[in-house]
Parts: sequence; C-alpha cells; structure tokens
Amino acid sequence: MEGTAEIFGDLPLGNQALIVPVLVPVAVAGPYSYKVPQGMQVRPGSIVRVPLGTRTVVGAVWDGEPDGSVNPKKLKSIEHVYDAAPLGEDLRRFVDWVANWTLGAPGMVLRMVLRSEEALESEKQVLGFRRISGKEPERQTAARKRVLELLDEGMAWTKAGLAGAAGVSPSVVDGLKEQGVLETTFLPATPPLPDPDPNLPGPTLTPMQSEAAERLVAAVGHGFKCFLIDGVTGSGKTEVYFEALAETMRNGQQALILLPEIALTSQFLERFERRFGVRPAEWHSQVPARRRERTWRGVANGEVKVVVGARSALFLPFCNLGLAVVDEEHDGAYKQDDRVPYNARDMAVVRGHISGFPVILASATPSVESRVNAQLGRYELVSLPERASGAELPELVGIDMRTDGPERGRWLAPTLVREIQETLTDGNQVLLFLNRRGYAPLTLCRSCGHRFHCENCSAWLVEHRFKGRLVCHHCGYSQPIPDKCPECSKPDTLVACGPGVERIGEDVADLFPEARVLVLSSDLPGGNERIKREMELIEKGEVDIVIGTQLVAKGHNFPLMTLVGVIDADLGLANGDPRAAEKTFQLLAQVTGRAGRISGGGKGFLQTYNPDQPVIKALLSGKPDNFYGVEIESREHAGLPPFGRLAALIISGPDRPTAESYARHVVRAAPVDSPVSILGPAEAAMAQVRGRFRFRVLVIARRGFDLQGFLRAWLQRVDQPRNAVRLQVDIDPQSFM
DNA sequence: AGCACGCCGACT
DNA sequence: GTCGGCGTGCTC
Repeated sequence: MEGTAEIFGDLPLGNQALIVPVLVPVAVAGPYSYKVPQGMQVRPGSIVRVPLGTRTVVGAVWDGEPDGSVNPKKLKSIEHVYDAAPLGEDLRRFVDWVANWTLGAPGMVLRMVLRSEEALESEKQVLGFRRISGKEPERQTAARKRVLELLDEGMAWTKAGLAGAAGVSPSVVDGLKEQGVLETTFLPATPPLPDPDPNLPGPTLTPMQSEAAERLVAAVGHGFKCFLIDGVTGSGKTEVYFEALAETMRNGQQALILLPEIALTSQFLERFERRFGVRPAEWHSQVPARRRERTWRGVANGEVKVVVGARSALFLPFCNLGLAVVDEEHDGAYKQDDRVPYNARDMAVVRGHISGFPVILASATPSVESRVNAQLGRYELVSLPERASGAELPELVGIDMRTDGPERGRWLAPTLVREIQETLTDGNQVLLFLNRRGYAPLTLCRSCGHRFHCENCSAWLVEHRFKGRLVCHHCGYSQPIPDKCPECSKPDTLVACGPGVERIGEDVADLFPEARVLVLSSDLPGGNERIKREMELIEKGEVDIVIGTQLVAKGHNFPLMTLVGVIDADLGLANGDPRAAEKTFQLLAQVTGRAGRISGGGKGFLQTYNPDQPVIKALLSGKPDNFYGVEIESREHAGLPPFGRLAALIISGPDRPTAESYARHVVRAAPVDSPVSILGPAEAAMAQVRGRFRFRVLVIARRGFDLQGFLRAWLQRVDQPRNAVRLQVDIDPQSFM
C-alpha cells in the first residue's frame, strides 16, 4: 500500500486525527489539508468530496505531507470517498508536471481530469424484469402474450425496453408483475463494449510502410520513446501507426489517439472500424455526457481499450496506457489558450515520458519544433516520402507574377488559365485556392483616396459582394456598401482592390463560361450543412472548378481533382508572425497535396510575386528544410524570477529570423526531455493578458536591441497586479522591433 | 433606500 | 474557479 493516509484497522491513533493533502479545483498554489474521519480509507489518488468555503467540491488526495502551517482549527473533514479507482501515481505526477510547466495551479489541471462528477460513482444499476418460469397470468391477453413471448427467450428487460419491443404500454408489464408472473432483478451494468480486435488482417503494406511499422511495433512495451512520422499526404501514416496500435492491444495495454478537430473523427472512426472490427471510444465536447461518463469509467477500470479524441482526452485517467498517437501534430488546435494553457501534443510526449510508453507524432507537414527535436535525436524520425498507392506526388510549378502575370484586373496567370483549360478538357477537376474570404480586401475612393477601415480595430474592411456589405475580418463589424464616398461624397468613385474568392469566381466565370463553378468559404449562408453538401457534390464530380479558402485544405478527398492553383502564394508571409513561413508551408503543402491524390499525375501552380522566397523554394523542391537557417545574431538569457520552467518570448527583428532558428534555440535552452512550444510575441503578450505573468524569459533579438532596457520595462508591466497589467500590455509585435 | 456592477481577497 | 463583502453610482 502506498501513501501516508491509511487507517490501520483499530490501531489507536490517540487524539490526533489523520490529516492528508487534498488537491482541490481552485487556483491555489498547492493542495489543502483535510481531516480523514474515523473509519474512512483514503490513499494518494483517492477521489474525494470536500467542503471548500461555502460549497463542496471534488478533489483528490495528493502526495506529500500535509501543510503543517495551517491553523488546525481551520481544518475540515473529507465528506466522501468516491467509488472510482484512485488516480495512479503517474497521472498525479503528470498533473503536477503540467501545472508546473504551464505556470498554472495544479488544482486547475486536476479539474481537467475530474471533468464529470457523475462518472465518479459507479453506474446506477437498472431495474429489470424476468419471467418466473411456469407462472401464467390469470387472464391471458394479446398484449400480455407478446410480452411473455419476448421474456421466454430468457433475457431480462427494462420496463421501457420490454414495453417498447412488445408494442404495449408499460402498465402491461406492471400488471404482470402484480400477478406474480414477473420478478424484478438488477440488470448487469451496461454490457461492456466489444474490444477492437488487433488480430484482424490489416491491409497489405508497401515495403516502406512495413519497415516503418516494424520500427514502431518494436518500441511498444519498451518504455518511453517519441517518434515523428513525416509522411506525405497519401503515404498511409494511419495504416502504419495502426500496427503499433494493434501491438499495444496485443500487449493488453490501452491506446490513445488524439485528433486536432472533431470534424475529422467520424471518418477516422470508420477507418478504425474497418481495421479493428469495432469503433473505438470517442472523447470530445460533442459526445453526450452519458457516453462520456461511461468512457471515463471504462478508461479508469481498463474496460475501454482505445480512445480517439480531442486534446482533452489526454487527461483521461487511463489505468494502463501503452501508446499515444498525436495525428496532424502540427495543428494549432492542440493548443488550449484559456484556463490552463497547454499544447496537447507536447503534453502527450510528457505523459509518455512519465508513464513510460511510446508516443507517435504524425504529420505530412511536421511543425518546426518537432523537426528540430527529431534532428537533435530526441524524437526518432520515420519518413514516408511516397504515396502508398504508387501515385506520383503532384508536380509543382511557380508562376512569377511580375513577368508572367495576367493583364490588369485579372487574377489568373495565362499559364494557369491554359492548364485549367486542359484539365477541364480531360474531364478532371480544378481547385483554385485563395485564403481570403469575400470579394476584395480593400475598398478605396478613386477621387480622394479614402480607405474603408473598421471603426473598432482599424483593419481594412473586406467587401463581400454576395452579402452587399463591408466586413471586418478581425472583429466582425460590418456595414452596407455605400454608394458614395463618405469622405468626399462623390458618387461612383469606390474601387475594389485585390482579390478574394468571390472575385476569383467572377474571373473564372468570364474565362470558362461553360464550367460548373463553386465558390466555397466559411461565411456563405447555409452553414456547415451546406458546406458538407457541396463537398459531396465535388466528390461526385458535379463541379468542375472549385474556388476556396483554407476550408478546402482538409477533410474530404476529391478523386477527380488533378490541378491545384494557388492564387497568392505570398499571402500570409507579410505579417509579423514568426511562424508565418511555417504556416504557409503547411497550408500550401496540404492544398497542393490534393492534386492527383488518388489518380496520380496531378499538378500544382503557385502564383507568387517573389519566387526566391525560401518558403516558395521549399514548396517547389519538396524540401521543407530549405526555408530554415537565417542566423540569429544575438541571444541572451534573462534569468529573472526563479520559476520552474522556461517560456519563450520571442522578438523578431526586421530581418525576420525564421521559425526554425527560434525553435533550435528554444529547444536547446529547454530542460532536458521537455518539449518546448514556441510563443510569438503576440502570443506571449496574450498569455500575460490572460493572467499568466510570471515567466522565465528567453529573448531572441537582433544585434543592437536594448535587451536589458526592454526586459526591465517588460517585467515592470508584468509584475503588476492583474488589472493594472491588462491596461498596459502592448500586444502589437511591431512595437517590440 | 435599494440594487446592479466591478473589484478583490479567501478558500484548508 | 467561485463566492461573499464592499464601494460606487444610478434609479421602474
């Protein structure tokens, strides 16, 4: 038995009541102390209900000695110990680790583990009805007969279930009970779900896939190790890690698969079912509470073998977790910004490290920090550079818009127009990608130069011609499109500058009047339903040219799509985001990867004003490493307040050091075996605004930057009480330069 | 006076 | 995270 809090039978304890630390779900630094009433059995990990202030809360008995400095008169007693299995030692260490890492309160992290109080008591037993053999009702009726026929099969039924199945009212069942023909019984708790079968025959893997799968399989059951699967779209990453999953199940251990968004889960569940025979347990906010409770309990007692879920699934109380997979590991949806801010990808690695099991990160476009971790040898790289079907990856071509661009007022370069024509003639589909909603990003007055911008946030208003409004994409403000300039009042002087998807649609309709064109963006009326329907239309080949925003980057597969044209490949590179290059690479690799995914032989065209940009070169060559490597000119540590971990505040100079350089330094500076996330200046400032003020800071700045002065000023703002800071923090990254 | 609202500290 | 206490300022 572990722990300090055991009551040993009738051993005399004198007058000294037993006191234990209990972690409560409030934002305080550590556990509180509670008395254990006579006869109550608790140990570290026990889930308990305790009084706290005016309410009662659910907490967990924690490790270590109770805080001796509190006034013993203040101590209250534990009210109740829940029936649920105590949280394991490794989970408790994980909670503490995450709290330390996020600078959050351990109680707040525990709260993520103990999400549904209902799950903590064992499932309520259900009253069932069974036939007492041989007994017949005094008077037989048609309804009674139907009920008894069902019961003669030997099963016990619930009243509602039985009445429903027999097509009679529940009172018929009551009547039979009254007559002593039926007896009541407790039904067994909900029958356990069938386990996934790891021994069903899997698909035939290519030699490259098999080799990758073998490496993963060999690691199962042998402690912590982190893999990064870097596999192009269509390379069969999923099939490969499914083999590791199968091995984990054969080992009798549980497995967790994290997906970035719940929209992807239903397809994934089907895939899982095809491979392992049944669906895995599902965990995300849209799963009904009842099912979540069952999953929580099942995970804790070992009945549930595999969970597929969103980031919050990482905090489930697995009793025997043997593998975690983080699919699409580069995806920003793994970051939680509110409450406890964490990145589930990194915390999955930590959980694997603490509990001693392998973790697999998978992506077609791995994040910079994961690549760096692989280069440093912390993660083992598993490359799948070929499509499993044997289809060739799309051939990518850059179009220099300065020399080969379209005439004024047009947006598609002649080369791209020719390719579209050919593709349509062959009966294939075209995707034109532009990550900008609306008709035009800027409206100005030809006469006086007035530019429309948002009253609240000073961003330009984007014209939405379908809606007939000017919309702020920042804050949602919108106004009708006026017919004259608000500044100089002259009519008919307003001009739209630059393209959005709606405008490309106009261009395409002119150039290809015969083609069936569909413009897809998230703001169109009809919502998700409509988007789903339209995706299906595309899949069926009922659309020739799709014009879309990033919405078309993931999800459905389009078998007939062989050409992808990126209208503005430079979009998104111009802002101050240190991750701009990385994000652009990921997005464009994903979008162009759709070309010829099934049939092979696809083509992609990138319209750009700067073909020499590292990102564009990287995309064209298929080698993401090419856009790394701008040198950091100076780097300093500011070892200011002594907190437990490192957060990175990154300042990018006008020379824009690229993200990998940041990552390299940040990762090197990190505690051994700790994953590191990169925070841009805006993110770091946001974190302050949200109330996390205490950082150890790593600053990367260009030469000549007054680091000491900056830090003094920054820390002064940071160390203020919460509301003072809120007013003073400047989150504009430009101001740091 | 009575109440809504925001700020702030306490919670074992 | 949540509650209660307290000060401010407004009022069917």
